[in-house]
Parts: sequence; C-alpha cells; structure tokens
Amino acid sequence: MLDISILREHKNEIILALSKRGLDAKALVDQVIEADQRRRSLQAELDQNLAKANTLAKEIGQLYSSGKTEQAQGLKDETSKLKAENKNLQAQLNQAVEDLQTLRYNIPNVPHQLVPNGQSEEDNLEVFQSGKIPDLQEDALPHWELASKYNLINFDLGNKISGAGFPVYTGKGARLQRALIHYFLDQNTAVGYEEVQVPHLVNEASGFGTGQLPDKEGQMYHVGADNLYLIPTAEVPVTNLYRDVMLSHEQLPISNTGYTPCFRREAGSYGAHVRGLNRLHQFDKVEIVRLEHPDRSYDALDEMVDHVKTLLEALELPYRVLRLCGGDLGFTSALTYDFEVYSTAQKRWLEVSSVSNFESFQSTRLKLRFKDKDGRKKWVHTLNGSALALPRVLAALLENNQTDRGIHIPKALVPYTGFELID
RNA sequence: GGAGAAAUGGCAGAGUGGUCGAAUGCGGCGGUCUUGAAAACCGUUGAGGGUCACACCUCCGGGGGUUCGAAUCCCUCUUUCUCCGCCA
Repeated sequence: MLDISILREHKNEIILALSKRGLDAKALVDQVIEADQRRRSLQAELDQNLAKANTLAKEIGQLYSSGKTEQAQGLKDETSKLKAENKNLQAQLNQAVEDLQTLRYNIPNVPHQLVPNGQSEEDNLEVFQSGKIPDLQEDALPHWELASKYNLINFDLGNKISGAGFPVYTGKGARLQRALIHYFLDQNTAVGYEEVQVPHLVNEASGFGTGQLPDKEGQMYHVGADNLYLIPTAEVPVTNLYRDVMLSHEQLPISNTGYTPCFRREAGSYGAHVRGLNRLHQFDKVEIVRLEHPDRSYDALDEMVDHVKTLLEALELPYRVLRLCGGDLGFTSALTYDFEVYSTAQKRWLEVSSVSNFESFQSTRLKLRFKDKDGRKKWVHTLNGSALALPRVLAALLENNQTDRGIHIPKALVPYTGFELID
C-alpha cells in the first residue's frame, strides 16, 4: 500500500513509474487523493462536533451537581440533536475510510528505477548466467518419465487421493525431497536466517497484510467453515509474524527462514508446461524473509540474490538470473529477480526462486514500523525469496544428472540423502 | 464439545457512571551525586488522526447498544485461564 503523503507529494513520478507496469494510474491516484481529502474533512467536522458534545456533557454534569436541573434539561436537548448528527457523520466517515482503503488496495507497488520496461516475460532482463548445460544422450528422459522409471513420484496415486497437481513422493524420491528441505534450511541458517515453523493456514488479516488479498483471492484455497486460507507461500505467515509491530532500529535486520508446503489453485493454467512437477497445487518450498532498514534494503536484496546463487551452484545446476520487467513484476514488488534452472530434457528454463524487495508496500499494510535513531517512526522494508522451491529443482536434478547407470546426486546433497545414485 | 473466570499503558496491577488517557510498582530515558559504576533522589516516559505549529478528536481485546456523559452498565464476537469430556 502506498503512503498517502508520498503519493500526494510525488504524484507525477509515481504515475510515471507505474506506467512501466502498463498501467495508467492517473485516475486511480487522483481518486485516492480525493478520497483522502474527503476522509479528512469528514473527520475534522466530526471532531468539532464531538468536542462540542464533550463540553456540553461536562456542563450538564456541573448543572446537575449544583441542582440546576431545568437548565441541564435544555442542554440535553441540544446534545441529543448533535448526537444524531454525529451518528450520520460517523457513518459517512466509515464509508469514506473504507472507500479509501479499497482504492489503496488496488494500486500496485511502484517499480524501482532498475525495473526494465516491458510487457511480458519476454522482456525480462538476464543479468547473470552460470553453469554448463550438460550434453545428454539423444534419448534423455523428462523428469516425469524418470520419476516413474525409478519409482520416485507417483502422480496417479496423488490423483486418486486428491486430484491433479498433488504428487505422492515415494522411496528415494521422498528421501530426496526431505534432503533438499533439510539442506536448504541448513544453508540458510548458516548465513544468519533464524528458522521458524509457522501455521499453514492463515486468516484474512494475514492475507491482506502481505498483499495476496484482495489481489489474488481466487488463487488461494479457502476453508470456508473457518474462513482460513491455505498458504500459497511461507511469505504470508512468516511476514505476518511482524504485523502490528513497532521495532527499534537496533532490532533490524530480522532474517527468518522456514519450510512450508505451499498451496495454489493455479486456476486457468493448462498445457504441456504444467506437466509433471512443472506446476502443482501443492509443493514444498523453503523461504527466506528479511525486515530491513529502508537505507539498506537494496543491499539486502543483493545479499539474498548472492545467497540463492550459492545454493544453485552447490547443486551444480545451470541457472540464470532475470530482472523482471514492469509487465511481469508482481503486484506487491518494487524489484524482483527470478532464478531459473535449465531443464535439459525439456529444453527450457524453469523458475525456482523469486527474490523481491517490497520496500514499504507490505509494511504499510502490516502496520510494521520501527523507531529510527532520531526517534522517528518509519516503515520497515520487507523482502523475501525462495531458497528454494523444490519441485523444479528436483526436476532439473533428475533430468540433468541422468546417466546410463542412474541419476547422480550432487556431492553437497549426499550427506542428506544417504545415497549417491538413484538406480 | 460442556461449565466457570478473565482481557486495562513495555510489563505487573488499581480503577464499577462525570474530577480517568487512566493510581501504584517495575522497566526505559534524562539529570543530581560519584574518579567511574551501583544505590539513593529528582524529572520524564503509550498509540492513532489532525495542524505550519497549537487547539482539538479517538483509543482501557474487536464490534454494537444504553446514557447528556462509559474503562466502568447491556448485547455480541474473539482470545486466554481453570475444571470436565475427547484426542495425536
């Protein structure tokens, strides 16, 4: 959510920056400023009336205690009238507050200067590439066939007990999943992220806090009976740990990592690109989340990007890093780097991580602030990234490491899997 | 799931209709004293809106109501605690 005073002061720059998203925000921004104006004038009017009513109430009290009941009665009539008026004003004010909120919820974050222009993923900017794409034999198999050949994943069983997009991992497949989770958590905590375990269902307030609501309402599984949402990412519960919090600048930065399953309805997706592990309704992910001082949130973003690089390098996977263009940038993000690993058998890049700086977009929704050295209250900057999402990492590992003898496990993972080869 | 109790400032804890944004203690901050520190003493110390700044308004778990006036009375929701039941 954008800060209104900043919106007022830098209106034109903000509209210009938002145009990178292909969004003409002029009307929306004007509406917000107007709605805020209306809210404030209603508030002022109501405050004046309340002040009057307070004064009258005090006078009435005094009149009663000095026995002047008739005079008191006269004042009572006056105050009753005020009361009716105030009730009406209050209702108008509530409406104005709600209108303003709704408008503000619908403006996406302002893209950072570095965000390239562009409409779609075609226009994302590759900023880094690493690793060699292996030469596989002609008959190299895609991961879904490998998974079946070596009994690692059973899609049919998942289909039976839940539906498409809910795989069942078996044997060495299950063990490999657990190894990856364990490995990622260890790597993250080693560089200072504190591990947390959080609920997998969250309430509505949490959904609004990180921006999934109202923007992505239809993408989350909703448990109607209790009005809870299955988390689409650990970002939601982990970041919401700090909802309605006032920190001191000495507490920053705060770094957390957590493993959770993630649930996404993925309404509307179809085709070959959702085959196998490429797109699932339930998948596993280890997330990193940081709360930072605004002055150094972009340094933090770079640190997170570097950290994710080390993970992929240790797994010996070829990957590239993309800076997302305006058209592909998420609603809540100011700057995002996507990591993609190369899936040799499918001959395409697969997204395995997305690292973003949200600046104060989430903290304004979360009411997450800190007191700076000068004692002033400021919005915390929030960041998060996947470190890493499992399914496509698994897909790339299986495909890229296949040989005649079986599938090789990268050295770094062997202590976690307990085996070097899937055969 | 059933019965009962409770929710007040960073924490503990008073306050049952006007003088309460709220006693007191602890903690925090500033000062006096001290070579320095501790102790003691003095002062100060919640949040939001609003304003150039004041004024002013709101907030005692959330929402609603009674009343001229609510932390205080009523309704409702949520959460916590105790007991019973069930249970990994």
